[in-house]
Amino acid sequence: MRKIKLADIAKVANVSSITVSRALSTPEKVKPETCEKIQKIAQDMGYIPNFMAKGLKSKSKTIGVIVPTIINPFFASAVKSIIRSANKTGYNCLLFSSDESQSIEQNAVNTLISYNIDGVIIAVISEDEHYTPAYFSTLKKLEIPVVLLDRHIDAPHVCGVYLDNIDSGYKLGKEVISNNFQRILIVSGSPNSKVANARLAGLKMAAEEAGSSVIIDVIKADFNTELAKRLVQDYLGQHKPDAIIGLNNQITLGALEASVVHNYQLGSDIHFYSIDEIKTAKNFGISIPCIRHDVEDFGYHAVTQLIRAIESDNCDKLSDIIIRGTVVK
Amino acid sequence: MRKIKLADIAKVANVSSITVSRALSTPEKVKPETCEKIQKIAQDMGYIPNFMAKGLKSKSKTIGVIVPTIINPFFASAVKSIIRSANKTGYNCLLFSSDESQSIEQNAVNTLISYNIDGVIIAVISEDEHYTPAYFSTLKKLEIPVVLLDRHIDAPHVCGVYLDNIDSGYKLGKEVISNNFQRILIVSGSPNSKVANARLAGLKMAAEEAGSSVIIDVIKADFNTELAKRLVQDYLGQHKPDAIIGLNNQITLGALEASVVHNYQLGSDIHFYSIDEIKTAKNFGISIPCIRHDVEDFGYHAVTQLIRAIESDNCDKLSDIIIRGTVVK
DNA sequence: ATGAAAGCGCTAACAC
DNA sequence: GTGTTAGCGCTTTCAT
Repeated sequence: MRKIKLADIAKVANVSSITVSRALSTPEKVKPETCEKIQKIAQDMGYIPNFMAKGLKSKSKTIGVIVPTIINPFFASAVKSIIRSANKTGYNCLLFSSDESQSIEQNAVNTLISYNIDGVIIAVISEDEHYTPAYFSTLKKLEIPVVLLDRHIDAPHVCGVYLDNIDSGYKLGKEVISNNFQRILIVSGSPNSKVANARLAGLKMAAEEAGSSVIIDVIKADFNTELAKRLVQDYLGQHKPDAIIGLNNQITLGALEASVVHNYQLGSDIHFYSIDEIKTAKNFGISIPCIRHDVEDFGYHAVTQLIRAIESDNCDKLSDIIIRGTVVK
Repeated sequence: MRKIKLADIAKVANVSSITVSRALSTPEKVKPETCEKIQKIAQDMGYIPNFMAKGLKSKSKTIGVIVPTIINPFFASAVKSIIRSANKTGYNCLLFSSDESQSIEQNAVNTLISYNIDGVIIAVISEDEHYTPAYFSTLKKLEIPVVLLDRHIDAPHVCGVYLDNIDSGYKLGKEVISNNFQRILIVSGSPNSKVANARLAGLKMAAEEAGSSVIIDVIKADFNTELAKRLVQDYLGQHKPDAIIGLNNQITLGALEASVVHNYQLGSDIHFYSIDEIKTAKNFGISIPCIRHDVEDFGYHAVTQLIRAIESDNCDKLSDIIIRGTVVK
């Protein structure tokens, strides 16, 4: 069966399509009784609007979301809250995962533009401070507002919702230092990751402030589990730290596994600290004090910023939003 | 700036829009040199097609995907593989999460229909054997093919990709029984969940076959962590099992935590078995033998089935696909 | 091999 | 308060 369209309802109701259109989207412009009649008929006939036709003329009321991967619980939660906030405001989301690939990311942006999205929220693939993908200028030309998520890029007319990474590092540092450990290992992200470096800076700040005599070693890995695991395993062959700090959830998981390989008793021989919560830790009875970020909030702010930009047609007013984390023991 | 459209390219190339359309989508219908010229111009001008306009007349080359939640790694992986398979075949995916709510699920289907999707892949919210949501008849009327994911529904003209749950239960049962435990606790899903009951049946089959004298207790919880945790905690106040079998990943996580509360040493005082892998277990050095399903495969089959249905305009030919899991120690 | 015209379903602009 | 017309960008049909 073909889809019911406005004209079908119009015929039954003995009015024109435009009246039906108005009855369904701007009811105040139609005489109440006509309106009611039309709405009832639409309901009975099972009318479902056609966004393709609608979006061709007016705004699509759709925003695009691109994240590097939805397997990482951090992004999964962020996506969830973004979708929820957007739906509440009457927007739909098209979600893409870039699989950490630059070309897939570029394609995703093109596809979103193809769908006439009104705005985009992107957590870009690269941690690199100098990553400035080509699609930014395209989006700017088309006046499609962009809100960056978590990973910063230096582009004009782009705003973002970020975590206060220095603050996170600092807070976690304070927490760790208070324990009088002898030797602490910090496992960071890649050397030119802004996020990683800011977290590291915060940690060092806390350490210096404490003036403690603890030995602090730093390994630069990346924000994935595998490399962190390998490097920590090598490190543990030579040193015996009391505590390991992972600068994101994936790193911490890798460090945990490396310690298991070296027969450490997690949580007693060696203590773990993490930025980003590891939710399953408590299922295994391991306490991993961490910096938790309100991901619900994260998504909310991203959507709010974006929709302001869309509906005001003025990207310039937008400011960045920095979200602070809290220490969770 | 406005988006570049076919007509803009046409003007520059001194041809009509339709020729440009052909050069870009069916190049074999255009003289090679004209074609090449047009393609180059399109490239230079940064042309990005408008799916809204395209989808208005022809198929949208878009499929809808609805899962109960993307936070659960099982669905996150499935979604990832679905998107990947679909993209490879030239389809885009619109992803919705129903948040385990019937009304959100219904809305998601409507929204997808609004976007003129060519087909839908759904993991329905309910485990209940008798859940048959209203939108099925709508989709059928509109001749939009549906492929069910993981959770079965008895509806005509609907096919699905399922796990072989009896087989999973049986295989895991064999594995558990071989250990000569004294008392085993099975934590199942809700009493009228088909999936849970099939897994349970498989387990019992393995137990009976072995004729072992082990005591087997069964708790009916649901497929979430919280309830399982609470019920197992109560149970452990009265009994002391050597092994716990969780019938999905969330249940197993709950059972683990309950055991921690009761001061069991995970993996030595008490052993865990699970259907669905718990990837973080190895990071914590706990071995949880499980039934692993090839989720990559899962998504691949779902997409393949759906696209066959879409492109053959014949939903009747479709058959269900049952995927077997493998034991992973 | 190329083009002209019509139409997909909806709504903004302009009547009445 | 309601209707007519035209057009969004693309493709299908029918001509050349």
